[in-house]
Amino acid sequence: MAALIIDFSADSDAVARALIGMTLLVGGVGGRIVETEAYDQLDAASHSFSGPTPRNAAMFGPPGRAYVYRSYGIHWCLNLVCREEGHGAGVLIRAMEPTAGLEQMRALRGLTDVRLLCAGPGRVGQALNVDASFNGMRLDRAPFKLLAQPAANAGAETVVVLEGPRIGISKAADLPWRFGEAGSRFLSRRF
DNA sequence: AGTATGATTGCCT
DNA sequence: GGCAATCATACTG
Repeated sequence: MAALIIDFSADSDAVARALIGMTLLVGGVGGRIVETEAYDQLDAASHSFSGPTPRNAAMFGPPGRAYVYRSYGIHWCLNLVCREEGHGAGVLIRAMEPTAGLEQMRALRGLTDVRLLCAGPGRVGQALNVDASFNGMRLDRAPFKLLAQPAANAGAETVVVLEGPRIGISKAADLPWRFGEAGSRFLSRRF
């Protein structure tokens, strides 16, 4: 059984940074992760800040699993749980460079522009067909797949990671826990 | 039981 | 740039 290529027991900001450039597939559909955000229980902006609730239970579960929540009553957002069980940390997948299952993503998103398929957390959820049924699922088993390199390998060029303040939060807004690939055209916003 | 609030997106001016 | 869409969760009474 292949182990995950990332140690999810590390701090969420370290995991969020390490995930940039790695490939995430859900049911064979996905691409390179180009933008993430870290959250932690000791972080006023995190869903886990006020302790466990039915919604955020997955964040307090074992690391290396998915935490999926409904955003603004409309979108599904995908997080990867970090730290140890009971801690309440995770990484939000904010944007990806589509590399696999482009046509399915186009169909689910209802548009053709590759640049807009996964440029934002709600868009990632829709493009990868993620919903509440994925909450708490292990990342080392189907339908999830985490790879060190793109399926259609383009070479081992170094990934330059930018950091900045997180988007759309009101508390702890100064913390530089948003990470992204320098020069990527698939970010939800520029850094 | 009623109300306020988003880790967002897309369409409008 | 402004704002509506839409609903589970959290908070108030």
